[in-house]
Amino acid sequence: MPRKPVARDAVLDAFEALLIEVGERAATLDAVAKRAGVSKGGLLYHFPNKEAMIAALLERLDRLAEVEIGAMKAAPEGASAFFIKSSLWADTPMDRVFVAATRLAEVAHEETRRRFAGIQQQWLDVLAEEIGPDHAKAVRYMGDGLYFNAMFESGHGEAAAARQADVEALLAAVELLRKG
Amino acid sequence: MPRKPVARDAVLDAFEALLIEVGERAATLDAVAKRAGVSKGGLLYHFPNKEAMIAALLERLDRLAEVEIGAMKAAPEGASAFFIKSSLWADTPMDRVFVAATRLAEVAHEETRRRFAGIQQQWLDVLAEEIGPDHAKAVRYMGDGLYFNAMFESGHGEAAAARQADVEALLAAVELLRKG
DNA sequence: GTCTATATGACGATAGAC
DNA sequence: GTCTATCGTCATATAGAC
Repeated sequence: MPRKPVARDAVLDAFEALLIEVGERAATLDAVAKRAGVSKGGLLYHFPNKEAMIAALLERLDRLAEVEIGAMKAAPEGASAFFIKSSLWADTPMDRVFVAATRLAEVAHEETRRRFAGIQQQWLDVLAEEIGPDHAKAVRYMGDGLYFNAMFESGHGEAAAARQADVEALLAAVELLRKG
Repeated sequence: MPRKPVARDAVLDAFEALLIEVGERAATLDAVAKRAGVSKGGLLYHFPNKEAMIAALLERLDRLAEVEIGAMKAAPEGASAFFIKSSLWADTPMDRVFVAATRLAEVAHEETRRRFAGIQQQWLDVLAEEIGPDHAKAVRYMGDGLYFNAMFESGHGEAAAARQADVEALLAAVELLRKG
């Protein structure tokens, strides 16, 4: 039974947090090391280069996305409602990797984009099962829009909370689509 | 009557194009100067520093956004349908500044974010006049989601064109909301 | 107005001590 | 495993010639 590399995870957490809070450009090796409480050399022992750190983050994304898809399929309120609600920033582990990875995708990182496309396709498939392919697109873009806007908020706490009212409006719209 | 500074506009066009095509990180002063066909020194004559270049881009954004709001209000198919359609990448001057500015907002540029919030609020107001405040949010997020996804595509030509089918689905959803 | 040359500072990464 | 020291590269910006 291999034990968890604690320091390695701490570094990855720091990288994730910096991507979320200050963006890709400021998430430098120096900054990550400092936040994780290690030296730059110490960081580079765990990850030989920055690409390796990104790869580890994308693996975390895939792992959590799988869990999320499962939860969406099993959601008692239905996949669409679950999807809309989960598009709100809630500071869950999944939310954190997702937004962190988004910061990388912004910067023209092809591999990250590929992973995203894959995950989004899975979501779309589950939505389509519930409300059909066309309305699934409407729901999908609503959720994406919600995420998109949350991404551009600095703190990710106060402002995102204010979007709660928006979620109610979106859920009502989804209900209309389901009946239509 | 002051004449247009042609070289200055060429530099700004180059900056905009690089932001769209290769992202914020690669839109360096060197790259902009090269693309605009001037030296770095020549560029810095027109814009004393990078912030000045960004400020000029944001002014262009505000100017074109004003035009867009007007077109949206006057649209014969209705504001909502116009909004959804215009959320597709069409390589118009407005699309170009908007996406270019988005690249800056991603990188935690506060001033850019403020401008965005202002423009989006105006759009939301116009939408609300047509279909009410709640459905306006649904439409708004659908459009944002569309834009968000288009932004992450490299070429901005082929893949964005493939989203045309999605627009049809969204327009149908908007119709349902309008009646609901 | 537009250029070349250069100062200054970060970033990613390597080498090697402990 | 984690550190310090350092190198090469590239970015923004300045100085000053033409």
